Amino acid sequence: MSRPIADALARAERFYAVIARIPRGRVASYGQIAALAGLPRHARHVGAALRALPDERAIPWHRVVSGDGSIPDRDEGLGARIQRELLRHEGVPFSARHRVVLRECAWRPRG
DNA sequence: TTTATGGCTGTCA
DNA sequence: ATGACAGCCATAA
Repeated sequence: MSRPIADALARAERFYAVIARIPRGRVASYGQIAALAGLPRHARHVGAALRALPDERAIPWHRVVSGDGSIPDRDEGLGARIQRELLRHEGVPFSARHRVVLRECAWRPRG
């Protein structure tokens, strides 16, 4: 297997591991996940990892949002719609314009 | 080697 | 609050 691919998979695993610890009802940003995984400034790669997430991998991917609480529109906005639904189901508060209220549900590890 | 492109982010107008 | 824009870093072409 080529090095770039192997590295990408290794990064993805680290991201998944961090995402797996996000408590129900809380959310974390892409950049936050990257930092907690020990890879600062790799926010976009978190997105890439989630895009490639296998269906059978049961991790709370929906608890990962943008730094401002918004949810990026991918897949013609369908993905974002599903994500909001899952979060709302967990009791995550939303403000106008479909943005998560980070004040109340931002995940703060060890805090 | 250079350029473009992302499920991002921080600044600044 | 919103939008433009530049950084960011790994891949792809």
